Amino acid sequence: MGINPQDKKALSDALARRLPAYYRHVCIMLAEGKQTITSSELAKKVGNTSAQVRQDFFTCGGVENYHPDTLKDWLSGLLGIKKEHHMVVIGAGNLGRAIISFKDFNTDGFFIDAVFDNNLMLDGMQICGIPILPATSLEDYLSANKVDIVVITTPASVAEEILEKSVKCGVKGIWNFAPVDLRSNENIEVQNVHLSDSLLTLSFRMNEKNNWKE
Amino acid sequence: MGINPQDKKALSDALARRLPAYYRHVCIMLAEGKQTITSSELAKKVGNTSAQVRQDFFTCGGVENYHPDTLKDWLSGLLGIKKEHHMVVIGAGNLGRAIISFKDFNTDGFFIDAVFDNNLMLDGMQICGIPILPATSLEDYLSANKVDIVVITTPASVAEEILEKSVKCGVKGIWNFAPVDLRSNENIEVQNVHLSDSLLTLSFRMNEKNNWKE
DNA sequence: TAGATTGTTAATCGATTAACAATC
DNA sequence: TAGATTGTTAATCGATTAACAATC
Repeated sequence: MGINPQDKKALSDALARRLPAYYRHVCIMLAEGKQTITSSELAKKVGNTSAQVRQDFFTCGGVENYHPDTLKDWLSGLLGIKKEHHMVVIGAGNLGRAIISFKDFNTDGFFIDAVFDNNLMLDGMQICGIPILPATSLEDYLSANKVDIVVITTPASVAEEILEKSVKCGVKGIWNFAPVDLRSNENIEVQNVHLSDSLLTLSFRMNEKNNWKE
Repeated sequence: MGINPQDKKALSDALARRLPAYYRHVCIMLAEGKQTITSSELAKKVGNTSAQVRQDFFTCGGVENYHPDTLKDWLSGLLGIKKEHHMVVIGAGNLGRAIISFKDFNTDGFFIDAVFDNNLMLDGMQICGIPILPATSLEDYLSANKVDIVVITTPASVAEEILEKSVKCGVKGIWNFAPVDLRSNENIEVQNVHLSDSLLTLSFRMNEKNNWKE
């Protein structure tokens, strides 16, 4: 049982995106007091088929049983959220503030410890109780404190530089909102979130549907 | 040339997500004054292969030539951004504010005309020059004004209700940031953006990589 | 012209779906 | 026990990659 260490092939992106949805719905059903969950129930929630749920779970090594607690625990392990993650946010703009204010992260063990901004007027201030530090002190901070994930909400121009500093200081993950495609490498995992791309994808689908009607 | 109207099969999600990235990089290269773009150059930018770029373009009906202007124009048409899109944001919280402050949207013809919030204290105020209106007036507003896209930044509990009102009033797209999986249907296209899912996917990849090293 | 690049078909690869014996 | 559900293998389907003649 469990992922075979020899088998070094990463699981597919499609699956890596479905796992959080499984986890989210299992948590909801657990909170609702459900005693058991079937593959078809879960499939219905996330919008796929029971066969895919079972195949996904099989691919991930299999789970003991389908009790909500067991499922939640097993998915937590897969998602790596049995340990705490410490994060810093780069950029104290609107998006940075929005991310800091997402209280939900804490329940899954994600903690934001500091915010960095190059506007020195903000130095010493706080956002939701998180201190704002000068951008120039980032490297010192990363060297002195254990930071697992760096969240980039800066303009595109400085994103690559922040990535490099992060790697140098042993950070293992980047959650990037700047409109550049940063790449994962052997030292660090990158998750790019391109909000405007997402809006364009929506527009594309709306347009596609509209064209069919003609 | 062009998508055959008879061929009613939607293009794949993978492709629908790559198109905005092609567009983004073409715009950048155009701004940089590049005179021509090859499939391998573009592939390198977006992180795939030249064969895939050519196959994608072929699947989308093909483009006349690879001049940056031609490519940008052609991709604009595909993405449906040759026409303006009028949007309203539901929820004047931090995320709502962040989205309103993204000036970049405007350049692609996306305009935010109003923000709705159920906190009556905010009624009559503005965010970046956009008026805040009471949530109760949403349906009236949607009936009286042409709104193409509704952006949901509310708690999960009210998202479904907003979707239904939007459909009823002829809105064609939903950009949903609430942590519920809203579904597209024949009347409306939904794009779900689950930020915490995205963070969990990052955590999953970090964990996966870490396990291999053991 | 020669070299590079595209458009398009065919081959391969991987993900999803189907099937069904084993288990609950 | 009978009915439903799972775990797992096999079949199918679709997306990516390769190949190469036609074009730039």
